[in-house]
Amino acid sequence: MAYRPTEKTEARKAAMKQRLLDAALALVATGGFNSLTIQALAQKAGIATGAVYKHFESKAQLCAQVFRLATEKEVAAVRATALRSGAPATRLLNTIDAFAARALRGQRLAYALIAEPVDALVDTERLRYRHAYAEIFQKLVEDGIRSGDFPAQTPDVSAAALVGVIAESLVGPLSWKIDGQTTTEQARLIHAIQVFCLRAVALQTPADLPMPRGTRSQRKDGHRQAPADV
Amino acid sequence: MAYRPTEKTEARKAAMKQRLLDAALALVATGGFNSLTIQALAQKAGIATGAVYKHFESKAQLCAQVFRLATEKEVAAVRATALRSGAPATRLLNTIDAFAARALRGQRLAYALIAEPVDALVDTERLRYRHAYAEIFQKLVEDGIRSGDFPAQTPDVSAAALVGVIAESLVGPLSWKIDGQTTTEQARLIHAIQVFCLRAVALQTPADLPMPRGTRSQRKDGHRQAPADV
Amino acid sequence: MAYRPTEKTEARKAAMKQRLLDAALALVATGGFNSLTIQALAQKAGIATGAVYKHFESKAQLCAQVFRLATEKEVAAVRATALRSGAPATRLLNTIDAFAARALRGQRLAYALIAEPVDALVDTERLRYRHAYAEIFQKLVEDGIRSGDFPAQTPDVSAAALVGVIAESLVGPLSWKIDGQTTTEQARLIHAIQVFCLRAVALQTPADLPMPRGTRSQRKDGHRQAPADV
Amino acid sequence: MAYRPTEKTEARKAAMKQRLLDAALALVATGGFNSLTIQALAQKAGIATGAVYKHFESKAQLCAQVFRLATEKEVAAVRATALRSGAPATRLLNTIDAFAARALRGQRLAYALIAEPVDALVDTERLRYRHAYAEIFQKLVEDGIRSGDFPAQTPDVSAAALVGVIAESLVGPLSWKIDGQTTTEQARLIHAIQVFCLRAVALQTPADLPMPRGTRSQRKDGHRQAPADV
DNA sequence: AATGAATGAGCATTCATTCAT
DNA sequence: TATGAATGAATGCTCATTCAT
Repeated sequence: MAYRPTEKTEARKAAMKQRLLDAALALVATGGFNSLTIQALAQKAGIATGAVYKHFESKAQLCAQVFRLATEKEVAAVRATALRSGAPATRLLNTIDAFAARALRGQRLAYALIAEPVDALVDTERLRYRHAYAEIFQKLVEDGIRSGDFPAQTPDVSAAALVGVIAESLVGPLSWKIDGQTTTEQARLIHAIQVFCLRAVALQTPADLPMPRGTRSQRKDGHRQAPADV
Repeated sequence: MAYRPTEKTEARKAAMKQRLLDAALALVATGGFNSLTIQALAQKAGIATGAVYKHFESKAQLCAQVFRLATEKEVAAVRATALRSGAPATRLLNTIDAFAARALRGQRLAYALIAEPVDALVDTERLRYRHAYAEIFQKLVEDGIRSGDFPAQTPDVSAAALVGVIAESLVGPLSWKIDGQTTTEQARLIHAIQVFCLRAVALQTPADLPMPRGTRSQRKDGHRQAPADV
Repeated sequence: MAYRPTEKTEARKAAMKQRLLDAALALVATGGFNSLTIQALAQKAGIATGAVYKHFESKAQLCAQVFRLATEKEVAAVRATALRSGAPATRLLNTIDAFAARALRGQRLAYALIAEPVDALVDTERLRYRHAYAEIFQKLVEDGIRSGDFPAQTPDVSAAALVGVIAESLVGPLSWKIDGQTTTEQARLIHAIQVFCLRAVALQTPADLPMPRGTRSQRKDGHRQAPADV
Repeated sequence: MAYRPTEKTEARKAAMKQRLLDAALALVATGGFNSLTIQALAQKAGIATGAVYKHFESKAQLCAQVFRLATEKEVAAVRATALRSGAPATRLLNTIDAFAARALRGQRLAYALIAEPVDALVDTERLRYRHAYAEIFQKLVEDGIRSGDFPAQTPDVSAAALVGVIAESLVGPLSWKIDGQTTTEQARLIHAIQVFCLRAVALQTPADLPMPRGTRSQRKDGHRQAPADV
């Protein structure tokens, strides 16, 4: 009788692929994509190096799938939160909360995904670099608060946020088509960023805005709730 | 008689180190950190490979210093702008402008510094990942504008900005000490981020804010809206 | 009761072996022996990789049998032509015709059989090498025609033919026992080759030879000269 | 004082390259191009694997250079012989002699160059294949001699020569442009081959042709001279 | 008997680092 | 001191062969 690939076989194959992806994810979370080598992966999964290629066509493809795996679940969860009905402001607050909660778990992996570690020393420098920018903005924000131009806020968070806004807007997907952009288009982009930042930092908060305080009642798990006053 | 390094010798050595750093920077700007090899660097600087090790203990150290060099100039320039006198809001606008202008020049370098490319496929995934988040927020912002809860704004820029705010605040230097953070501290951080975002996106702009012109007009389609001139 | 292979089983096995050989042949014809892998073969034949080893002891043995299969059909066809009755000269002409017709169909396979490609660059060199020899002989032949020592002929074909005569005679099966050959025997071989070549190239064609028409007319430029019809 | 690459260094580098080429040639002569691996080569030459790449850009390039090296000297020597003054027939004989003498030395290498060994078993088959064709022609030639249609000659040599003529003409450099050939062009080629073969095999030798006998006096080394009669 | 997943040695190639000159 | 050839471990990937199912 001819051999028939049983469901069991299929299932085992899928299980092995999952095991490989998990092992790969663990490696990336620990040491970044640089430490994800085929032999290390095979060893961690307890199989031969060649067997890896039964599941992934190439290392590049493996990396991409690892990235996507790590990513997809997060995005889906955040999206689900964003789509729940409610006032836009409330939804925004909840979405940020969901995003943040997930990112804070698995710090190291999030970092590997957002900013690939090249090398421990360079990582240190990268942090220093971002921090240097943050300090500039922190000083600015503090000046504004002191002079009464800006409302009360947490200056270090605002500063980091400003750095994030600008970096993401400029090197993120939005501006990836930048080669083809005219100077006018670039100017428009910068202008929009400026407006965003200025509003975030400089507007006086009116009393009727649904500030995070109101978010609490909607959540089940209860944790990670912020105090009203900053 | 004992040998003492003369000033001339010292100066020459410093000059060579600078030359090496410049060459390294050029390599990174062209092909990312992956293309920075000791032999390529030595050749570009016109010295022997072995001589590189007279100036840097290891490649890791070299990378770190290259990163710092690339970074320091940028930060210094931006800081100078930030410190110029004026109203805080104006200073903020100018600072963002300076930051953006420098980042847009030398795209490649900026990208290498903020998120080192690992592999073309992973890069694609990374963009997809960021874009997926951005889309979530864009939908939210558009909903808010349509319902009248949020003021007119450029939804795609706001969305990217929100992603940047959160990512930077959570995986950036601010939260690097997170291991030692209590749950309360984390909650406080998230709360501050929420406030920042909500203000940027949801507040109605009062007439007296020193906004760039053209931001306030009513738009239906919700897309990229630019001021007449910046 | 003991198991005895039935005729049906035997026949099925033989059929499968044939199918494997055909599939292997197709692979070789398409991409040379390099592209004949057990895995690819099994897939093309629609069986499991392991099953291949029920029919062939090793890959080497498989290759040998593939070669023989490819070869045997060709040889048989040519032999049939050669054995048909008629004047020897006519038979020779017909045999060459049959040989050539088969070789020109299926170029790729013929090449794989006669000179397996190792690598594109080496292939180029191999052609250059053969061409270098051919050029030497072409010059010689042209000189002979010009001086009237040699009859009219197609110099480039004669040249290639001379290279073929010598190469085949010396590295072909004839001389494979060469290790045991005495100097005298070698000398005899070379002498016979010389006679063969000289006759082909230098003799004036008498009128009564059953040559294909059009060969005898005088040409000045010495290049590719064709009969009106073959 | 600055380091200057001395002539000695240069010479050593050239010497090492030569040593590598020699080692590579030895490997190819022993086991064909398949047995020429970078690590085997490095080991044979007594250097590290990486060092090979100081002399050759890639393995493909190395193979090509090995091939050319093996080849160039041979061709040059043969060409020199061909260009010496004399009657064309005499020159042809001498050239064949030179060619043959060189090919018979270094049998194994010559075989590797002309027909790359894929595998020992396939090699055996290849010989069998060529021999099968040779047998066909040998029968033909013998028939012709017996019937008086063909003059006296060495049938096995003639047969091998005929195989060589056809194979070389059809898969050699001459017909490499075959893809673009019209049927007419192919017919012309076949016709030319037929003429060549028929003349070589079927013509009655006139008494005044300078047969190899007369070649002997011109040669210094004296060996490899053939008897007049076959 | 048939299957095809698994094996693991082997390959070409790169590059941080060392050290004789 | 400067040099750059040499090192050799490491990497991604292939494939003949085996063997539990």
